[in-house]
Amino acid sequence: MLNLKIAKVFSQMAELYTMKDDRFRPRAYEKAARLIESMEDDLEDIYKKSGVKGLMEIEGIGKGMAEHIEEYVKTGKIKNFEKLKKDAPIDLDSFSSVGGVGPKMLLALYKNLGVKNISDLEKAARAGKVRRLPRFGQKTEKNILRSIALSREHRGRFLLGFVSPIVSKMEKDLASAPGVQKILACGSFRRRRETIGDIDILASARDSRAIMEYFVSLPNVEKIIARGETKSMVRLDIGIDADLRVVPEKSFGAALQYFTGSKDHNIELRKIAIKKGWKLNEYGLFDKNNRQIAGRTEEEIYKKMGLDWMSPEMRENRGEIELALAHKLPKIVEYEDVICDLQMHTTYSDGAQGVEEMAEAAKKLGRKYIAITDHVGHLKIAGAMDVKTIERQWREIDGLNRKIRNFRILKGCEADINPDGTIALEDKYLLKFDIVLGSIHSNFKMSRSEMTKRLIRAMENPRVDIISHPTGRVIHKRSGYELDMEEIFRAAARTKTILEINSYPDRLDLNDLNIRRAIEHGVKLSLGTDSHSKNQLHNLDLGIAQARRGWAKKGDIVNCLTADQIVAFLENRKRNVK
DNA sequence: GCCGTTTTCGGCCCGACTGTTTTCAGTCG
Repeated sequence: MLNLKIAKVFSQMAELYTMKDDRFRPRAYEKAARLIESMEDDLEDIYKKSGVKGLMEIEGIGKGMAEHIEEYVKTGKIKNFEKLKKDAPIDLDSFSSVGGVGPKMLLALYKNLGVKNISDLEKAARAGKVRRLPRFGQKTEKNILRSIALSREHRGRFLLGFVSPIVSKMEKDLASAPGVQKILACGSFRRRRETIGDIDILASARDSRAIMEYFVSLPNVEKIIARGETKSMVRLDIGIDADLRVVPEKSFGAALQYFTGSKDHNIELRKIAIKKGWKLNEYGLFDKNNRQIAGRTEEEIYKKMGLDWMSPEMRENRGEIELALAHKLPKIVEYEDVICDLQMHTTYSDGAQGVEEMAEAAKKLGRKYIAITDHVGHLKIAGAMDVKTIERQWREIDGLNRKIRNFRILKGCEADINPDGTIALEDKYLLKFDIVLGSIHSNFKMSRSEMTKRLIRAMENPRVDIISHPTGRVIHKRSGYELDMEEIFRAAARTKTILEINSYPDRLDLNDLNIRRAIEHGVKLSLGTDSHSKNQLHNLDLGIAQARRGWAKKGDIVNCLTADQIVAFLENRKRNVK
């Protein structure tokens, strides 16, 4: 699948054109990059089937970019891109995770200090050279160093949402390899951690050599790092390492348990085994005579040791083992319990598709209802709706609700929370929405107490039903606003304000730990994909996974209510909050 | 470079914030 590579090239071309002070190409390239990134269809397939013409039918792709894609499919390169890079030979890839440093700054740093990559920049900043450049200063230098440190923390880890389709495809491909009996990706991927360090795939097969051969020659393998009979390791073209382990079928469950982890969870399990005089490893559970007493399935391993089986998402040694021993594990929410998506955008603000198209796409994914939540307030770049536009959208939604069967569209909005905690739309309009999300999109750098106060004031407004992406963190990019989360949870419980689990791949906000704390405070949670195109609606699963990692039960998640129930629930909470 | 119910040229959603300056460039959403 070339899409991701081409998206990356286009996105870098946007930056390179920005360096050249081009006013409009950056926008065109960036838009195309974002679109391609979230496209389901393979550009190469489209090109091979219907050529440049077919590519040009894609929104945002014209003649120029279609020809770039053709060139890339044929030669693996784009001449224009190579030419642009010559003028600014900067490792843009490495800087993509450093927030606050954009193309213009990079160009200045390159021209004046010869900075080409992160370590160059770090050296220059540490040496105090950055602050001496025109329009740079001490604070900028400090901010740069802080951004670099943040990006380092996450170095080598990939977003779950980014890796997920690649792993699924590998699982599918490997399942068709000769002699394969079972195949499953384990590790942090199976536990659905928000970021993944490397991909661990486990197989049982009649002939391990055949599947190994198949594995190392997959098309997305860039380099073979290690290659053996039961274990191989490769570097994939996207830069992540993937392991394949092959075990006999009678050990598959034990290996699955072992390679799923987490490490801390496994250590605790092994301690329990030792206490019983047994031994637990990736080949099975063994008694003192070294006889295998379990190993074929994961369930029998846990059962033999006196524990209930638990979902991989819970295996972080955060108390789950004690509960499993006491047979008191919570029944966490299932993927199919979640029947709606409570945040998405349309062409009414900054989305790519209209209301009807989003609704049809969501319905196709099995959602029973959705909330359309376009921006209202100050965020003009995001196309915030004015009152007239809001009314036009409501009329369209009313029409669609009559037209689309067995489905419902709720009228929602995502309203800006002003610095003082008031909402950027008058109450009389907020009242008419079925559902109102409040979000912080400006003044990120307030003090902890001010920011906490700001959010609490927003929650105290009974017209605000949900706080969207409550902490504002963006994975690999920036840490969230300064907030006293305990106070936020207490206020959410008191005001019956719902907190969102934003399911956008690099947000996942609240995260797993905050979800668990919120639930302990009795706070209700909502799930929204924050989709800006219909190809992002599937991200709901990422949010559900985090909910499961936070031990959320069906009753904690308002998305498990029916449309009628949620409308009643929201009405009721407004009445009960002063 | 894209797009078109202002259609093949001439538009292209911009405002706040930060840090640098003393009027504004760069970044972000």
